[in-house]
Amino acid sequence: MATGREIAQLCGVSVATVSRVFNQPETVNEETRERVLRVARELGYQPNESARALSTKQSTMIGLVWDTDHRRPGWRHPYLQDLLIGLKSALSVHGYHLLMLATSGDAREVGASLADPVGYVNMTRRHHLGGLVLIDSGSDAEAFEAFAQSGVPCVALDVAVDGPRATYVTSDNAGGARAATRHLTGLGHTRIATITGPPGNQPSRARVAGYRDALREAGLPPRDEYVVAGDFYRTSGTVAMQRLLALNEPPTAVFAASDEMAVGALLAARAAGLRVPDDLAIVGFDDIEIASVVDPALTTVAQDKPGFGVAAAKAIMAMITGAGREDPVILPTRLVVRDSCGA
Amino acid sequence: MATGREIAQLCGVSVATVSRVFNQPETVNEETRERVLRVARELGYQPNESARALSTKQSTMIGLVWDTDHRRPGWRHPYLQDLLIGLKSALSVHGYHLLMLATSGDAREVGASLADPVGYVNMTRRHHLGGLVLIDSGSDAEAFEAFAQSGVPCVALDVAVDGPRATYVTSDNAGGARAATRHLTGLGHTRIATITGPPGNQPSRARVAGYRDALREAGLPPRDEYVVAGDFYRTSGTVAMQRLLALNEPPTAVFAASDEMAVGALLAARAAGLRVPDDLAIVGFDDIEIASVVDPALTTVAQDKPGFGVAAAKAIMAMITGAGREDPVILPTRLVVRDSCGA
DNA sequence: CGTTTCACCGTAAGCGGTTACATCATCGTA
DNA sequence: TACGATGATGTAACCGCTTACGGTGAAACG
Repeated sequence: MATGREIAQLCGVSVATVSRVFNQPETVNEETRERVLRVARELGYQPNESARALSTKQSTMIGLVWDTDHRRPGWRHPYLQDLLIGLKSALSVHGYHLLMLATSGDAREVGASLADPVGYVNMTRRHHLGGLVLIDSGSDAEAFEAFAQSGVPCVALDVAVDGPRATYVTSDNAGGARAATRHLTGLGHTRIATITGPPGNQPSRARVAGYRDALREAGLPPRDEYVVAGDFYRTSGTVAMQRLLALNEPPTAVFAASDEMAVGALLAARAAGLRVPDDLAIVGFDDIEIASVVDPALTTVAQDKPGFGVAAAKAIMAMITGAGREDPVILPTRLVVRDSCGA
Repeated sequence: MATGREIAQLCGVSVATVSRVFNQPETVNEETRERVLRVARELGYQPNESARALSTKQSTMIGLVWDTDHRRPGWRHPYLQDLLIGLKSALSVHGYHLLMLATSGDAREVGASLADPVGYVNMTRRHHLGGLVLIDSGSDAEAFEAFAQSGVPCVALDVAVDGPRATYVTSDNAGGARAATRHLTGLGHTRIATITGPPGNQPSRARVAGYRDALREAGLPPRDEYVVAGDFYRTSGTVAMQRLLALNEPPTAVFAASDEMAVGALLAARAAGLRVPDDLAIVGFDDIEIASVVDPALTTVAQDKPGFGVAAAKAIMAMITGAGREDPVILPTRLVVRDSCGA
């Protein structure tokens, strides 16, 4: 590994000049600059990031806080890969890398879990991270708030947070739910139910609100028995659907707040001898991969999955350089019409 | 941020002693050790990882090389999330973190892509990474070989590599394929076809070999027209299936080398008016999520997805500490019988 | 011709740890 | 009593880079 010192010696300049060539090129004479650059190239010079970080007190890494909630072992993020693709590519534009923070192995007192953000914030300081990206892993929003209040730049995904240098990005959940429900009312349905996410979940609440909006628009009275809670999981969709089908006046259409639950509902409907979409119309949310392979293919509200990552990266970078707080980002959604509503 | 020096002053010892408390605790007197520890805790001391890395020439991070091959924009890893879960948790046991390396933004000459591993290896040196984990992203194995030869400890997933400090982990692809095909012969099928992955792909070749083994065991003659190549994508499965159905003597059973292609084949069969499993039996490979939601649910060969990550982490750590080369890891597979074979 | 300005560059002090080596007291032993 | 062994700690160099500050020479100015 060639060092700056070696380059300096070979070029007959000081290490300071070498450093300046890379950090403030305009302050060094063009001739010597090119000489340094050439030698650096020949030597395959790679600046030592540790030394640089030590000196400047900041690294070119941002941390990813992604804890699978241990209270829900089977939890999977619906579209982690797309999110990471967006995040990674947007960060790379600025020369930043993504550090997937690990909870300390011997979780004695470090206790780095989402429920106790201290460990993560400590890691942030240790590594001089530029900021944190917080992925909603189904746990409570309180932990997110603690992150946001810690002072480190952070952007949360799908959880509204507020803090001195914190912001969040989320989909237009209400709008998406409205579009989904409108699609149903537009098809003539009047008995439209919804299967929601966990009560505390913010996107879930927004989706319920959008659902209610669309009913109101269509002049349909809200019915409490048509709103049943799930947890985004597939089986909860099945259970919810069974409950709905047991009603005196079962719905003819269902808006599920996740594709997983929509599939669960579809299974329940099929088990009950109902044909989809003829006897029951179903709309989902997310547009994950399975939406297009189930039979019938699921009509659903698509989220801009890589867009989450890109927006998060932009927000983080803006907070790092700008040092201020950023406005939340609301990503547009898009209704994808397939076969589960008979449209 | 408290530093070691502050602790030293408060404790009336030197910074060397503070450092020793954390790195060679046994060499420092118990009394002073506890004093240092207590003060460190009170001050919320977090060691500066940049300084430590600069001094020791090694960080507590290992790099993840995961490039979505740009020649295949839509490419997705079939089970990235599970893999990451395993990787992350296994690394955290050793106090290591995962750095998702980004290709340099201005890809002038740095050219950090899988096709040109130089950029990644440079990043490895810059950050003093302990090693690299290479995720197969569908690109050619040559690039992997270049990584393996670079001298940095690295473990490849699903690509057999050889190098001074390189190894790999993969599934028992042949065994899995054998089990899948045996399942088919066991059900009485004699006309069994296979849809393979890309010709150059190693797991794909092993699966073909396993398929052939099982045919031989059952005394069935191999038929070239029953082996048609796909690319692991869904649509290639559809195309391949159409080709198979056009044969004079179409197969009554198909082993697809990926679940995605199995689904594609299923779609083609359905479009051709065939009933699955009655007219055609299908087995897949991977056991990804969609396998259980398609209709009929897919019988498939399950891979130990988190196991990939865990094994990779173990191998990397072994190479970091042991400094030698490690044996490749072959993960067991498991046949998951569902409904697509009528078993 | 003296003085100011400015572009360019070197000097050196950090940044916060790690560790080889020296120091020193203590203790067992010849 | 002298001496080597041992355990505990301090000293100081070093890791490679950044940057405030000062110095130099040439050009511009009065």
